[in-house]
Amino acid sequence: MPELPEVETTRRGIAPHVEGREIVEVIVREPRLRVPVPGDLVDRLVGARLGPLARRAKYLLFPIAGATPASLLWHLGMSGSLRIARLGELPKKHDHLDLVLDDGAILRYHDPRRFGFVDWLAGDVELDPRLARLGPEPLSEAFHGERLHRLSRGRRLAVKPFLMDSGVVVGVGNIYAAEALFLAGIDPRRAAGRIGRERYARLAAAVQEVLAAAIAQGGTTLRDFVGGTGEPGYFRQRLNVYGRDGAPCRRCGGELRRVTLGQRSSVFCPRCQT
DNA sequence: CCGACAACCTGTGAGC
DNA sequence: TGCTCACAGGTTGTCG
Repeated sequence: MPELPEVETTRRGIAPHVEGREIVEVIVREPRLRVPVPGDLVDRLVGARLGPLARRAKYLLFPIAGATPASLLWHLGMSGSLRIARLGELPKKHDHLDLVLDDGAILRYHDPRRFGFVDWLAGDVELDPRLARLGPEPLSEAFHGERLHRLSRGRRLAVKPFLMDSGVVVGVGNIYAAEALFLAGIDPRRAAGRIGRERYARLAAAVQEVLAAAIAQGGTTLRDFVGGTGEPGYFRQRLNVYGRDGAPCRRCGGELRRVTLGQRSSVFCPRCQT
């Protein structure tokens, strides 16, 4: 259920424990993830050393130290989480995979819905088809209102699913799309092509603001998300609209409403968002 | 190319 | 306590 802030929180939490470490054992308890765990993954990983942990969109990238470039590509799907466990800590239900490190720490993957996956990625990361067509990082200079304006011309799609399109900008999922549209005062049902430059500038700024704030709070824990150190995120109490359907708007006091857009539930304030 | 929709899978909370 | 239904943080593929 991780969106960008939760993946980034995970990266920051586990990085100090995995970087520079050698993998001494790999335990696969359940290989049936969204992409089945490759049969040769264990052999490839045992004895490998991990480089600096990176993130692209909602993917975590674990570079494998060595002459030929290779990485572990890890996606947490809807319900996945990675955390550091101590040697001897018993796995719980849905703890599908362990990387045992040379200092005794364990990188443990938990994922009830199994929408996430781990895959071996040989060669240049940016050439992988899963990453090649991704839009810019929302917190980079390449993301701005002008891009949203340009890509949306002629589109009748509602602005919320437009904003969640990974070719437009990465990392903005259902929670933060709803929150950014609230901050920008834009109705999530509005056709993307019928929003002007000025409002898109505000929307881009709102996306950056909400993502940065969520990262600072360690992400949003709705149910079971925990960062790499096992701590929940504290952004939930700052949510203005997500999950608050029927509750009063924090800005105008009016009743928040829920609609479905692009098969995702979308809460907004009919008075503040036009 | 665009947009709508189904699918992948398990858990939880609401309502009866 | 138990059943059934709707719904949940993401992504990919198909179809018109």
